[in-house]
Amino acid sequence: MVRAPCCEKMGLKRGPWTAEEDMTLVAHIEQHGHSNWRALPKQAGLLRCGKSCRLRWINYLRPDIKRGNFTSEEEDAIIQLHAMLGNRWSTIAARLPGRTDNEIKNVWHTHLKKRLESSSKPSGQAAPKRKAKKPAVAASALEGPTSEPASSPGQSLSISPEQSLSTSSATGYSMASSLENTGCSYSESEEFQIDDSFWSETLAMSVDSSGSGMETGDTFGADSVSPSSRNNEMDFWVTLFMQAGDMQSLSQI
DNA sequence: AAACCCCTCAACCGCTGTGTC
DNA sequence: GGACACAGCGGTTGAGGGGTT
Repeated sequence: MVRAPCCEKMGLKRGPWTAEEDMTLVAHIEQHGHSNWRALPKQAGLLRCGKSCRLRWINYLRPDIKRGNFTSEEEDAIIQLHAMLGNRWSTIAARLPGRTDNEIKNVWHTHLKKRLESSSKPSGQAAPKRKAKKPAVAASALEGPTSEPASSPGQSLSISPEQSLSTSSATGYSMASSLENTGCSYSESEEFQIDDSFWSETLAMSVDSSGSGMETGDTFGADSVSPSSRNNEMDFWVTLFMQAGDMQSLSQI
């Protein structure tokens, strides 16, 4: 199937968004919602493709976007979630309220990846120096709900203490180490090697833990996964690994 | 002060997944 | 079941700006 390229039509604007465009998009979405991204720019009178509008809204204009530097807590969470999930930025973003997948992806590639690489080197080289984050250009142009302080007091990581995701480790990758303790070996290639005892113990525990809301039969047996269950499935894996970490720590007592 | 280098991040591109007919 | 339309995701790019020489 040959797809029509995005913004194929001549005259569709590309590049950075202006404050006027932002306001038009926000006003239209607040009034009509965004049930149909493809039709939205036409309805709103924007010379943009729907894809561009969606990206702008998701990554920048959404009222619940948290702007500003990532806290060390958030960075640790990203590192640990990335160790578990890989480059599933949207899944990681879902666990960091107010943060977008694009933002997390950028932070990973610019800061966290380098930090991990440098910390993994035996010579113990210092992490690359970081410059102060420059102010967002368009954000300053659009004053309003999006220009929220970096760390709003009401917001917190969606990772609860019950999920045993330690954010106290400043060095990161504590989850990776806990995975190693449970029979999984974590390598740079992000491949988990899991022995049979791990699965038997962990799955047995998953069945026992009725509060987790996981249905192992659906997850492992179904050939097709419905869209609504995709997040649940990912939650399952996250919880599974976390429980595995808990299990190991319990066995050490 | 100017030139260059490097970093950041908004935005784009191409692909995949899902729903509908 | 196939074709199509659309939404969403992840990889990549490049402009802009700050830091360094």
